[in-house]
Amino acid sequence: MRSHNASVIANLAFGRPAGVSRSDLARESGLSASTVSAIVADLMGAELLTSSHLARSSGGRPPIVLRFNTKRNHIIGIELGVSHVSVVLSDLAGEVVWRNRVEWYMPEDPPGTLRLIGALVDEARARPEATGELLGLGLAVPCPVDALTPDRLSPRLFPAWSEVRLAAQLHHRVGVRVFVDNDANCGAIAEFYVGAGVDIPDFTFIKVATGVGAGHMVQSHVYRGFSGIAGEIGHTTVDPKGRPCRCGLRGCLEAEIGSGAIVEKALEAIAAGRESALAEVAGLTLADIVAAAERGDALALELIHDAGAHLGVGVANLLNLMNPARVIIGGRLAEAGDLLLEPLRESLRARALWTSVERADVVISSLGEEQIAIGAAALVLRAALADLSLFWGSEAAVPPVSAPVARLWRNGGVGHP
Amino acid sequence: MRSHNASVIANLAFGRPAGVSRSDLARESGLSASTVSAIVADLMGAELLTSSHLARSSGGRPPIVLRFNTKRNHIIGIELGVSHVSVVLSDLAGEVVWRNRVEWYMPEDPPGTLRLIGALVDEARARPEATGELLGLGLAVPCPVDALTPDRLSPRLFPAWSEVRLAAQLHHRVGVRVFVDNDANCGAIAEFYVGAGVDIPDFTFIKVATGVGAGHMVQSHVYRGFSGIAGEIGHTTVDPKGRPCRCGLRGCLEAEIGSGAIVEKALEAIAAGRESALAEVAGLTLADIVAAAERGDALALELIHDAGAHLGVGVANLLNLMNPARVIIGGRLAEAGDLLLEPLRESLRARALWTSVERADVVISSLGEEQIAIGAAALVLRAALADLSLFWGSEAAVPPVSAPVARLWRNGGVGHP
DNA sequence: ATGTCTTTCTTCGGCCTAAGGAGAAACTCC
DNA sequence: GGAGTTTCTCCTTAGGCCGAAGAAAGACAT
Repeated sequence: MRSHNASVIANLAFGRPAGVSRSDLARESGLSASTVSAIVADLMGAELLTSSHLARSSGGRPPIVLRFNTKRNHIIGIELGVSHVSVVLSDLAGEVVWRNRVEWYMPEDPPGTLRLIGALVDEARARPEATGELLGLGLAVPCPVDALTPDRLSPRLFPAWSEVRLAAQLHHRVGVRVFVDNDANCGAIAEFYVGAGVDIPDFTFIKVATGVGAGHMVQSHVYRGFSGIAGEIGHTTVDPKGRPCRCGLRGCLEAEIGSGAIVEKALEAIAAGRESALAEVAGLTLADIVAAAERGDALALELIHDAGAHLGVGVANLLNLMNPARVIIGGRLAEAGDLLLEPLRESLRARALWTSVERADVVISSLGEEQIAIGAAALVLRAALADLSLFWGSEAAVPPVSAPVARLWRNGGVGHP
Repeated sequence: MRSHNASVIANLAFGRPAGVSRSDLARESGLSASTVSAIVADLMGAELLTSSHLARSSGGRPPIVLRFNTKRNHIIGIELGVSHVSVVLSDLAGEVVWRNRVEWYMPEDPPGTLRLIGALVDEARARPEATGELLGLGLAVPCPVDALTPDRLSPRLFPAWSEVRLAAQLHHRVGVRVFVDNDANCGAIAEFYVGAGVDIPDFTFIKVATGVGAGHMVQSHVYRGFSGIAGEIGHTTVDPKGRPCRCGLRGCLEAEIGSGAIVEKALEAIAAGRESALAEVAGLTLADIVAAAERGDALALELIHDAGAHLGVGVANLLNLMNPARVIIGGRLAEAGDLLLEPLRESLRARALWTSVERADVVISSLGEEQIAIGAAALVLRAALADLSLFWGSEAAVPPVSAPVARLWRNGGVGHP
């Protein structure tokens, strides 16, 4: 009970980086002023809250400004991509204070990957920006995370990893709790804490890069579905007569707008004699195409435009099915910005006669290249804010957790069923 | 706090119609035996629980069997369809004890509709099966229910109703609380309490009749999305080159498998000279087509088969996006049973190389024609089980509620954020 | 038959913690 | 300078959960 209310207060304070007074907290939490005072005293004793100056009076005693102590701990977030590893060091506000990125092809070398991550973590911890204790390690992985076996990469996508328990080994190596989640879910969490999803309880984040995946926030929680693999928007059908997909079907969203597909389309067009600056580029990548589009290359523009239109179909289906308040687009393709958004919105407007599509609010993520790694860090932040005992220290070497925040709590009450 | 735990206990007892002992409740709720005893005493005092016989001993004192008193109150559930009104009288187990159905075209006559519903409610209350007090009225309406204006039918679909506050008027007329929700959401709730969704926290119910709509249960709660209109699966695209839809697009699921579309397809085929028993039928309806298919008529079989295949595309998209544990199909078309399910599953299997589709569990609802009305009744049951004070009586003429069960509770704790 | 053990349920005392009121602190406005 | 406000704290009260002890009722072994 007390710990739960303490968590509520901590969350409120976290959400008010400009500072809050005790009476604000009482109003917003619905708790009594005396209870709030007691909880604040506890949290200040634990150095989770600090009180600074007095605020301007509004006709009475001026309120004491409380702030969430964002420097009490640091967090390390790791994005494990198929061909790179990104690391961010963040404070408790989710602010990135240091970053690093290494190109690394991970599918076939688990031990090397583990060593690399270990070294990167050591490097991060040694930075002067790493204030306080390390609160935990967040890890974003490039495949669905199954609720039953959170600590195992998909054996189908990464056969070499099938026996590796990555999080457990990292836990052993680093000595702090490790939280794992899918990259798109991490993206959603990043947006929820420091991006375009702040204060929005229901939104969807779509990552469009090599693959296309979505992370859903539903009522301020990551929605994982029955077996933890919700969000596979990449394999929804947007054109039954479209390009073949690695999943065996035709016209999956990923087969149309994944980096590989767009590059292929470009190469096909060039081979067919189409004029374009892209013809000059050796080892064409999506980044090249986006850059060319920004310089006005007709073929590149057309490719991005088509991608936006296709994405619009998928987004329209998503809006109809789930009615999120906002859709946030991230990943490599999102760097095209308005060039992508314009045709996407147009494709949505064509469906605007009906339902939630017309209230659609589609934006591009502004968190940049480390977006997913930031989300991995926010994974830890989220867990700690939901269960403050993570702050009070290593009560036990609890095995790494991933998905579910416990829905039942004991001792003075049982949680929402 | 107490009231919340009482609700937990009541829910557990409700979920065990065969009876539970106090120590079972303690085990399953995580509360202490003494607390459970105290709560049970309260609930028995309020006649919500009754104790009957002793169960067989398992080597010690035999447990006292407690049962949820399903006859303490009755509930009336109303399905307001476009062309009919269904009423069910149910007990607190969601068991239908009386039913009635009237053909009635409702879009243009709000006052007449209100009178009709009033009369039906009076009739139901007068039945001897209506034991105890009337707990509340549940109302399923054939359009999205907006979270901001729950008590207003969609002005776009029902212009004549735009100024009518249906639930408020019913509340005034009948004197009990009225709960409103969309028909597909009611369908989902019906399945959750007495159908194929019992004990499944994440599933989707799809109603395929004139329109096609879905109701999502997410973590045992109805998911309504941002503006309360999630579940518009009828307007997801399953074939961009398909039939025109009333929404202005092509190949919406509803345009392919809604009753109207299937009947039209049948008429077109007959007009094109296709042989079929359907050619004899005047005023062809979907029911005729389903019946003919069951008798082996080739055209009818083909139509149902196509519908199943199209539905499969929509369901596959749903599975990929949301990964529910189960998909339950209801509505008129579902009466085709395996004739529909077979091609649907085949259509899914074609997508089975990837993700959640392969674990798909698709079934047909078995609740029959009153399914939606049962869900309307379950709406009341659900609200009362979540907030037992509804049982203790009319503390106030609270205005009719619809969507959200409060997510924050006071007095001894603040709810899950 | 009798005693022991097990399981279920109740009673009682203790403790945690939230609420409420009184009061102190610190400022504004008249 | 006084009245009024707003913020915060201290103290008392009370709700309600828990644990321990005990009572109830049967199984089972000797």
